[in-house]
Amino acid sequence: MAVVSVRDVAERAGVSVGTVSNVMNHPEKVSVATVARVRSAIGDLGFIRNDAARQLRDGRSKTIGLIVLDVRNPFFTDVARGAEDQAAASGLTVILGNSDEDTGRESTYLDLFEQQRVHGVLISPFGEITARLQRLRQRGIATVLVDRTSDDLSFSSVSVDDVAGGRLAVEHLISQGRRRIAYVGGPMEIRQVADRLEGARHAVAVNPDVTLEVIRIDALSVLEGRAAGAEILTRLPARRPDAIFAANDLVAMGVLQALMMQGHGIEIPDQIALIGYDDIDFAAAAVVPLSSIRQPSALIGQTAVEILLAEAADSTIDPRQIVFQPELVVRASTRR
Amino acid sequence: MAVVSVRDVAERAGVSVGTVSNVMNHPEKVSVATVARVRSAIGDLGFIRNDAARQLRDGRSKTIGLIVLDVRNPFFTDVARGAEDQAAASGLTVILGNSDEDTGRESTYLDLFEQQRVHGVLISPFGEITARLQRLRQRGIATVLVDRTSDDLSFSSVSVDDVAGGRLAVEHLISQGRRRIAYVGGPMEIRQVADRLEGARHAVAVNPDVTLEVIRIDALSVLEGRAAGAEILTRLPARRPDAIFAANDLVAMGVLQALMMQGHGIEIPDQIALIGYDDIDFAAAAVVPLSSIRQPSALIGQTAVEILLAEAADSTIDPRQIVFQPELVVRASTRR
DNA sequence: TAGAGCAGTTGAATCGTTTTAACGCTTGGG
DNA sequence: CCCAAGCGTTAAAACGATTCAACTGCTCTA
Repeated sequence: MAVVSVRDVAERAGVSVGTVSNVMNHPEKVSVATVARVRSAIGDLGFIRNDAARQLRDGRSKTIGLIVLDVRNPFFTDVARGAEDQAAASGLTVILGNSDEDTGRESTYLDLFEQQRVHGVLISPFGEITARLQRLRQRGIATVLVDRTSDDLSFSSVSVDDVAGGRLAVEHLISQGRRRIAYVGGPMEIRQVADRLEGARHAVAVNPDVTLEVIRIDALSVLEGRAAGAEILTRLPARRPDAIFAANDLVAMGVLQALMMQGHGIEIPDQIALIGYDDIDFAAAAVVPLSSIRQPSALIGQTAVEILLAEAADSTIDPRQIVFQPELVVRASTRR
Repeated sequence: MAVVSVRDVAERAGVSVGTVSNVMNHPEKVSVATVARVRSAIGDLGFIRNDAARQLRDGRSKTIGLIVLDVRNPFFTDVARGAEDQAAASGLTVILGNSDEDTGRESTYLDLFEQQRVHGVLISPFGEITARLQRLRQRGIATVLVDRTSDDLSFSSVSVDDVAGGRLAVEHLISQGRRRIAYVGGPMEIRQVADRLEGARHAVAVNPDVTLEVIRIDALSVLEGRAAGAEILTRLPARRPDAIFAANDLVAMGVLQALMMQGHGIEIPDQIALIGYDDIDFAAAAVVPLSSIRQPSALIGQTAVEILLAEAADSTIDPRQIVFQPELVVRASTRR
């Protein structure tokens, strides 16, 4: 069982361990001949440096912890992807924790990250944890809030304006001549769900002849969306909405499937227009390509990492609150 | 910047550092009074132990590395979930690497895992890397192959019989009275794609009046599936297959969408039956619920971790090759 | 009452890397 | 000719948790 350390490399190359370390981390300080000799010793022995020892010395790891509310939501995996790319540019890795909207799990991940002395933490917070985060910061671990503006302005945050997104969606439906609009979403405890509805209300408020109905569901899933769609189908045609705004694309896909069930013959968008939220990859590939509200998800992840690294390097830096604007993407499901 | 170490805890509790360590790792060796005193000191100071130091001493980390071919494929995320659950039961964490069927990325992750001195490696291998894995093992890092039987029988492996799965799918279609079957899949370099086709051929071989056509696509995606479906639509009805076996559910979803496009009026399953592979969550929620071949994905991950841990604990143990059998799931898309 | 046995505790050594102060040597300027 | 500066290198001191042999007080037994 050959376990190779810098000591072995040093011996074989006939130098000291410090020099081996310098070859790996500051090659400009070492003569070219020595570099070559050490490098070949490394190759011969198949030396791979021990991260644990490195981190121990360093005080912090080369890892960023990211805690999201739901890994199943493509929005968050896209955020994660953006964060990973940006982190990789600085030689860092991202580890992903899924809180599943559970305070216990969230706390467990924070413990884990603290044990690992991560370089920094990105979190889409669920519970009331500013106190916990403040302690983290005292310990020298930078923190940036993701997809949530902070109540405590001493934390940096990167988020998207969901109220604006809701308004955007409904203004679009109204501009297409729709008058009886239904919002399908829930549970209202999820801030995004509530904010998007609020935005929808803003849009309706300035158009007296437009009505907004709220169809509540229990989760943002395809199945819940289908149930909502099925309920609409049971109504007399005159009582059906002429446009539906779904709280996210998964819900919209469900509604779409229900409405298009063979034998009902509801035409989309002719009889009912449909718009979703998030613009996940699948939206464009749906039976009827889905209009949606796009969030710059990867950019959110990237930006969050940028800010995090800046704060990790210099803790005296001022916190920043960044709010991105969502964007309307029009496809066949709302285009007459 | 309060950085708390076991030294600080020891001082506050009035004991030695060794005792603090024992309280955390072998509390039965310490008197109850001392345990209580140390525990409260830990709480007061908010001590969280440094994983790096722990690992350095230990020689290996409490992490298992998992390398998959494609994180976008729900099959692999399910495998990962199974692995995570099983690992958690032993206090271990899983970190996920995505090789994206790229030798370079695969190798980079192996380096990373070796740097981290992971407890073990689970890998769905892409390139020819048995030599690399053998070195890993020499270094004392156990390895188990996932979703692939090993050429080298000295490695344990956990896989599913894809040939049997292909046969199962096509036998089902034949039993439903189908005679002109099309297999939609590709690229053939992916072993699973080729194996499933081979299984399909077996099923057809014993039924002289059944024909099997192969429609090749460039990737296992929804879009490629739609393209294949669109091609079928351009044919004269008499030249269309009466059943389609898609290499995976994403492809099947695409085919489904293309065939059901409004205005064509192809009835599924009446005119064309359709079966997929993997039984992803979305299959049951499709416009026409999709028949599929289910693989025990979470179980694969669980089993792989079990074997891995056994080998990590005792390297003299005999390697095991485990092959699971897939299962037919019949839904509306093939039921007349 | 000496000695064994035991539970509880200690302190030093250890893991592998990085960093820093110090070293010897050469070179160029004054 | 001396000194300062620079270069390449080294040895030793960290980092923080764990372990293990050694040690302390005890009690129990012969």
